[in-house]
Parts: sequence; C-alpha cells; structure tokens
Amino acid sequence: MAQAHGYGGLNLRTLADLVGIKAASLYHHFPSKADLATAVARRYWEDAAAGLDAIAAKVADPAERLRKFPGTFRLALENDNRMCMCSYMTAESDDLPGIVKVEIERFNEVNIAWLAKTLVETGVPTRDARKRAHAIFAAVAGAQLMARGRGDVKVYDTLIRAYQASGLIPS
Amino acid sequence: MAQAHGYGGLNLRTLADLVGIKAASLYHHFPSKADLATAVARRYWEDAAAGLDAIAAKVADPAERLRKFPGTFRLALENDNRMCMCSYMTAESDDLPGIVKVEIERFNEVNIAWLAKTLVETGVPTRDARKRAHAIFAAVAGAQLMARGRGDVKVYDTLIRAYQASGLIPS
DNA sequence: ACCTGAACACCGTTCAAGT
DNA sequence: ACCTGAACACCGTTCAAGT
Repeated sequence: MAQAHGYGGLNLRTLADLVGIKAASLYHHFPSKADLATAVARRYWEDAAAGLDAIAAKVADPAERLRKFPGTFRLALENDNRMCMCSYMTAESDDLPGIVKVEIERFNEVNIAWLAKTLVETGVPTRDARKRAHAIFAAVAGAQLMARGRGDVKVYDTLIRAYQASGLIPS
Repeated sequence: MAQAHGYGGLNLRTLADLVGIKAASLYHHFPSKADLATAVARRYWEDAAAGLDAIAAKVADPAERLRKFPGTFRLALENDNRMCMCSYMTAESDDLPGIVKVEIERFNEVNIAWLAKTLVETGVPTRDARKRAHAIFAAVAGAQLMARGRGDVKVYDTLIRAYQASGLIPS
C-alpha cells in the first residue's frame, strides 16, 4: 500500500480489513499511523540492505555489482507498477511525521553507502565516490518515477541504458 | 499546495479559505477536484513551456541553454522546498484521475521535447537526442526529489554538478 | 451567476466496553 | 492481551436554499 499510495494513501481501515481486524484494533499493535509507517519503513531499508549484501556476497566483480544495482529498483515496477516507498514518501516530506522521515533517510544512506563502497572497489577515488554514488541513486530513482508514470518497465530499462551510455553508471 | 502536498493533499476547504469562499462554492467554478487539478496542471505546463521558450529566445548558444535547464527545476526548491508538481503527481499515479494524468504527461513531453531539440542543436544525432533528453529529465527530477528530502538546495546543485562531471548533462 | 449551511460517506483516532 | 462499536473532527461532494 505504501509503495502504491504513499503515506497519505495508506488507509488504516483497508489495512485492518486485509489483516482481518477492525481499524480500532490496529491501535493495540501500533500507537499511531506514524508508528506503523515507521515500522514498515524500517523493515523496508533492512530488506534493501540485506538484498544489497546478497549481491555483494554473490558477485565478485565490483563493476558487475554496480550493473546489478538498477535491478533492485526494477522489482517495484515489475510488481504492479509500484515504486520505491522512500521516493514516494520523500515527495510527501512536508506531511511526513519526523519518526518516519528518519527511516526514509536511512534507506537513502544504505543505498548510497553501498554504491560508494562499490565504486571505490572499481577504482573511483574515495573522495569522488560518495558524490557519484548519490548521483547514481538520484538518477535511478528519477528513472523509476518516469517509468511508473508511463506504466511501462521498458521506459525504465531504456533510461538506465541511457545513463550507462552517458557514463553516469559504469557499463 | 499541489507542489507541497500533491493531489491527495490538495485540500478544498483550505483552498476555499485562501480564496475567501466556502468549499461548496468551489463547485460553482470547477465541477470537481479532478477538474480543478486539471486546470492547475494545464497552466503548470503552459508556464513551463513559456519559461523554456524564454530561455531559447534569450540564449543563442544551445550548450548554454542546456546548462540553464536545471535552473528551472531549482526554482521549486528555492520556493519553500517545494518540488515539481508533476513529479509529485507521477508518484500519485494510481490515485490520479485520468484527466489530470494527461496534463502531467504533457509537462514531461514539453520538457523532453525542448531538451531533445536543444541537444540536436549541440550536435547530438537526432536518433539519440530523445533518449538522452529523457535521461536528463529523469535525472534532474530525481535530483530535485533528493534535495527536497534533505531540505537543502545545495544537495541539488551538487547532484547537477555530478551529472555534468559524468557527462550526462553537457557542461 | 455565485454563494451558503447542512448533510453524506469517508478518513485517523479515541475510548469505554467487551472477551 | 486483544478486539469492538460508537463517537470525534476531519475529508470530497451534493443539494436545496438563499442573494
């Protein structure tokens, strides 16, 4: 729900229905919608971190690992044209409770740190790696947003290939 | 309001207050919230198109025009850390009325077409220009989103410079 | 032609009351 | 410990009634 409708569109009554209880009962498990969203967002970046670690463990070549990164953002689009929950909630910044925002920023940090570390392994100077990682991350998020708007994963693939052709993402 | 809170966060009662009438009275000017948002979105891309045309009229060098493009997306951030209304509403895709979506896509088209045309003038082959334009647009939108999340325009400037350093945007 | 109050079905949230 | 119905102030929207 958060990946398709954001924080604002996350409906407690619908959510309670899916779980088989009443909306009021949710408050026995989470003190508020903000706390529920915080738990969701925390699990979200934890899962992302685990996914990136799995790539790092399986793929020896750092350049090949970088090439695999856009695949992690592709999954959401494959799944009913959804998008990164954190990109969505970043748009919602002004209306997002502070405790949720903290977890969102953690997701960004996890991704950027992983990219920077991997870039260094491919020979990018340490002092350039972080900026470059940030740029790759922002561009990938933008590509995902565009593809969602058009409702077409192929748009995403084309954009990623254009990033590679321009030299932003090593290919 | 749309640039800060999106379509879902666009509140008719607050909006009516700002104009000095009651929410019910809005329905005398627009049949529904969807129609109001459509009018807003249309004006939004019309203004964007005019702004890009103004750059084209004033700046002779196409490479210099391309360098000026990120400035158009910087304005929203300068204005109370707001973002592109169309990026926000693209995230809201699943809950966005079709008539609004049409205007959003028009905004993307206006920007991409302008970029493609300008790229061709700098010597980029016509058949590559559109993909490249799309990539620049997506990356700039992503950078704006990141900067909004951090609430810091300097993040945007750093990202744009990273795009230029990588060769995505001509510098 | 334009505005309004009152009502509708929806939200998140609270709380007293149940098991 | 966990769940519930009923209520609260809020949404978009409708409509009969006003000028």
